[in-house]
Amino acid sequence: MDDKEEAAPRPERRDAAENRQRILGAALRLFDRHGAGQVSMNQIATEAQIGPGTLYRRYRNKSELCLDLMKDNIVLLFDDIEAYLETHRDGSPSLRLRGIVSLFVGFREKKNQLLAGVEESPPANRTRPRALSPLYGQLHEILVAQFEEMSGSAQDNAAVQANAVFKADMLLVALSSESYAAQRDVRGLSPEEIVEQLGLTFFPERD
Amino acid sequence: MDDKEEAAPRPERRDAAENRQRILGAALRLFDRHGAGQVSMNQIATEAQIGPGTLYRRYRNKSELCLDLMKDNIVLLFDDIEAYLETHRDGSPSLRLRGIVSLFVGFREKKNQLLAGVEESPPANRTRPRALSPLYGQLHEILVAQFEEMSGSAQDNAAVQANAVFKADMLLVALSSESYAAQRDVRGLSPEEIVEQLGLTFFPERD
DNA sequence: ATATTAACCGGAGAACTCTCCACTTGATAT
DNA sequence: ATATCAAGTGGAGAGTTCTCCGGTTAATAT
Repeated sequence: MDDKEEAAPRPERRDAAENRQRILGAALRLFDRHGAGQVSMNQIATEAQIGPGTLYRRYRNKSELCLDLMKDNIVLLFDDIEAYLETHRDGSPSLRLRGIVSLFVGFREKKNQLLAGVEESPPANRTRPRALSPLYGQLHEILVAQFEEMSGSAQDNAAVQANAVFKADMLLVALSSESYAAQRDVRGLSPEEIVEQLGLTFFPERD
Repeated sequence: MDDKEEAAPRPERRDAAENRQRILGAALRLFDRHGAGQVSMNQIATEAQIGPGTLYRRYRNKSELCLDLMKDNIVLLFDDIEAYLETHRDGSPSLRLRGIVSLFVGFREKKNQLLAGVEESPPANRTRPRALSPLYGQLHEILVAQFEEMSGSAQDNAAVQANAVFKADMLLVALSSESYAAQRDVRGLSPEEIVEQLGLTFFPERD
């Protein structure tokens, strides 16, 4: 997971690296100007002055491009989460869950455009159900651990584990762009209110 | 909502009505053979022997077409739900919620293809966040009522109402095609297990 | 019967996503 | 230096969604 540059079998050809920069730059510029949702792969290719084929060689779709654009911020998010878990290791699981959710909502508020870009993807190509996408997959593990701990001492019970997995899944769909945007735009909730409601719904236990 | 034929200001031109039948027939045939997700509007138009423009004149997108194809079944679903609510009017709200969810899951299992077709829709055209689509909108109302009743006597409390709305929203995203399919295909849960888990997650109160 | 006209039809075409593949080029070995 | 060849490039093109609009036609009024 930590192979960024150098030490790889075939580092990357110079022209390829240059194109990658061009793509990233163009995408950033266009996303910034028109919003991630409105920008097409075509536009990005044109702006980067490369052919569509070249763009698709590197990023199978806009999702992957957006993900690459956020990579650093995602790492930061998980650092924050781990720090929070460390700090509150003696707190209740629901306290920790609230913290995680709050951190994620903060992240979403910053990178909403790109996050939505990551999640949107033509129904056909959907390789894996995004529950397994890197970001959500990693988050899922963390959430499951909290839910399991919340179930008291019977953590090795299969039913308890299954329910923890399920709850984590549900919390993640609740945090998906689609659902989150609906709460903001249709229901008119503030980020803080959303965090509050999620807590009431998924881990109402008192601290 | 109950204007099917006759009594409308402009009934519908004869040729238009004929085309509608052709479209419905073609769609049904193709969906049945290749699955709703794989069939394009183009194919439907070709199969129905009409131009693409004619197809789009009637149905803005595949969503609407699928919805029209399910209209009757949706009415039946709500009839079932109302009957269930009537029968169990003295039961606990969580019992009723379980019943509703179970009924809906049964519906989904039958009409999964079409339901997915209704929900999938290109990100751009998304008129309203599907939380307001007829099917989900109506379901939402019913769910809210149950959640409110579940909160005991303080049903006029604004916070209680807000939370009921939120929980209903969350339950509905949990029942969306995307989430449901993931539980079935990725997690390998049976419909019954999904109903069970939804109960544990969203209304764990004992009956 | 005839005229009127709103509804309807169909196909061209703009935009897109994504694939394929003939061609080019940079990195490596000799 | 030169040959080699995988990696990289770009654009044609297949297949979609959806819009526009000139021409057509069925229902209604006269």
